[in-house]
Amino acid sequence: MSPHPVTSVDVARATGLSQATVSRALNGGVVSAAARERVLAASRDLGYRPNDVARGLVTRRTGTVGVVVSDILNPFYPEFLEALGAALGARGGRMLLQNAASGGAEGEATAIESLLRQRVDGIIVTAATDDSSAVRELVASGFPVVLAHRTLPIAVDTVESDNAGGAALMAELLHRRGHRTVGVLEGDPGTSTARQRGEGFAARARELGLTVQTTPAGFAASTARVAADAMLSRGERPTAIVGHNDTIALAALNAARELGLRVPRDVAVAGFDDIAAAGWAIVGLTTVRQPTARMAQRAVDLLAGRIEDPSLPPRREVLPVELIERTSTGGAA
Amino acid sequence: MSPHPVTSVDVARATGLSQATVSRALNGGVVSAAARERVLAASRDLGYRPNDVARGLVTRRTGTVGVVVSDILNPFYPEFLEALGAALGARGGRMLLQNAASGGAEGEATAIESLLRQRVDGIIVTAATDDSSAVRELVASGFPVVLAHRTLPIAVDTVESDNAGGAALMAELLHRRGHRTVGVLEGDPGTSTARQRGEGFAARARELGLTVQTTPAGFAASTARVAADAMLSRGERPTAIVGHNDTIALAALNAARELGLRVPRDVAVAGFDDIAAAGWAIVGLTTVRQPTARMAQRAVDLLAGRIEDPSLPPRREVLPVELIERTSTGGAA
DNA sequence: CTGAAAGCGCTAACAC
DNA sequence: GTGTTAGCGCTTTCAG
Repeated sequence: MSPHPVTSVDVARATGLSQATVSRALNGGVVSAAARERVLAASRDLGYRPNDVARGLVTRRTGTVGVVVSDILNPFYPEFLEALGAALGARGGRMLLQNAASGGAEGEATAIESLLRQRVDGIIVTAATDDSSAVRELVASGFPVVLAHRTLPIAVDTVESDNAGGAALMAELLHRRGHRTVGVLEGDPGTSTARQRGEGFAARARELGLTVQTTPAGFAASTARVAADAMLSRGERPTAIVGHNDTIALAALNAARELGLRVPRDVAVAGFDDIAAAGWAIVGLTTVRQPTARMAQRAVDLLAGRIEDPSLPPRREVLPVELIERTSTGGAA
Repeated sequence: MSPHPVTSVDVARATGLSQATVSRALNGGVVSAAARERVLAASRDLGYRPNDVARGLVTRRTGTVGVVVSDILNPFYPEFLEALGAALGARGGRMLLQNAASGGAEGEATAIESLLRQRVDGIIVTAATDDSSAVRELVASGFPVVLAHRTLPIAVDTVESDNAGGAALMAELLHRRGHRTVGVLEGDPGTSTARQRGEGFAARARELGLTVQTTPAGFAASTARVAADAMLSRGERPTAIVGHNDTIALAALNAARELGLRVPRDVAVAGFDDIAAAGWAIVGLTTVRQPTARMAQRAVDLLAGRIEDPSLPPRREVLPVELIERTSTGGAA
């Protein structure tokens, strides 16, 4: 007793029309008003639910886009996905989510392979890394892809934010607040975000005469915590620490707290992204805000355009960021 | 120039075998080792990628399960999804994610409808509400469904945690810490979680002689914040506040901070779920830990069982919780 | 405007 | 073991 074996043939039978006409009626094809009426009524009565799988087989369009994220536990991604889902929904699209982190070994490649077998219409990748050979191959194959949040030095549609610019603003802020030695907890090497934030900061810091100490921390909370502990326990501890994302900065905040250091008095802390927690009163993390929702919206727009016309030249969008100063750098009360 | 028009027919042609044999070779059917060898080689050379859509049409199995969440911005859900993705991945399954919150009007019904058209093999709902008519109908139709985190008073597979028990533990803890008047910021009415946590707490509180003040707060940060502000600004402010989830408790923590109240000295705060932020040193939120990963794992197991044998009687699992005391109730340093 | 017919790419009997 | 033959449920010519 299968729950829903009702097909368009059943509807056709019920209306006395042909199956083809039922299809047309349901998809806005050319049919008499009377016929459409009958089809709609019968569909409702029978509880007919179009089979998108069959539809996808013949149209070669599934209405589904694959989304690859690197670490859904980083609050930045849920915020991105929230906006992405809304943007996609507005276009009648669905989202097949793949969390590369939990994908095991080389999750990314597996994730992409799986999405392709499912015949998604396109893929949005937020997990790109320099050694993402799977992503490179995917792009090279001509399949509709857009890179969001992170980019790669290849010809592909991209939306990212002005990480270097934001980092420069951050350097200026810290300098203005009197810091002369700042520690940088760097994100995963091989990611464009870490590179842009690192270089953008270093460049402006150099101009300002800041001394910069860098340490690899990784974008995840666990690895970041270790790096933060080490940096804060050093003899010549920097007076300010900037993490390459808010998760890292938060780890630094926690490390400082447990080491008995006061923020910002003993050490100032700042991050990137402006996830919700950064704005909490009990956190007050100074950070470079990324226009997350707009980024998601643009990613969907770019992908839609690409799917419609695969011959489009690759587009690269860089969204403006905004420095949000909060208590962790002594900016506000 | 479509990127990947390679079909099993192409592979058949390349090997000189029949298309059916190619299919068998790829799916572990009965074929000679030699044939399998040739098929595998040719598939690799041609870049053949099985079309899961076509496969799904004939097998009536898509290998995809739909997941409906109520609010992906609540960190509990990403944590749940992370585990869900892993559990699903281990079984070779995929996840079609639908965020009911961003689904607009009656997002839930739309979400479910969309999933059904996609012919997912089953659906995991974490967004169930008393007036989720769509969910009730879905269950009534016999379609494989499992409710996780929240439940409904109907015959359906369910995994939830011992919310009432956890709430009782919480009442005991607060009583033990000397509180006699506690405020409860309640989650969305019509959700089993809010009801169980509310009733479990009230029952034990009554036995202990605690005075309980309740106020609707809603599970979202924004609404919770308003309720927390109101409760903390009252004349006879309670000495302890418990939120029906960590997001609410966090809102209370932030409200307290902005009102100049010290936690736990002026007011103790506690929540439910034990999201990652609760454990941060700068937060230290006492909370009832939910076995999120296990819940996800069980949800997948139950769904798999249900899909395999729809005639199974409905099962209901209640997972044990654990009270984690941290600084927000004065328990630790 | 509507029906008949041909597949989309694959699995699953059914013969050989 | 392997090939042949039917479809899965739908869209889309092509006639009429």
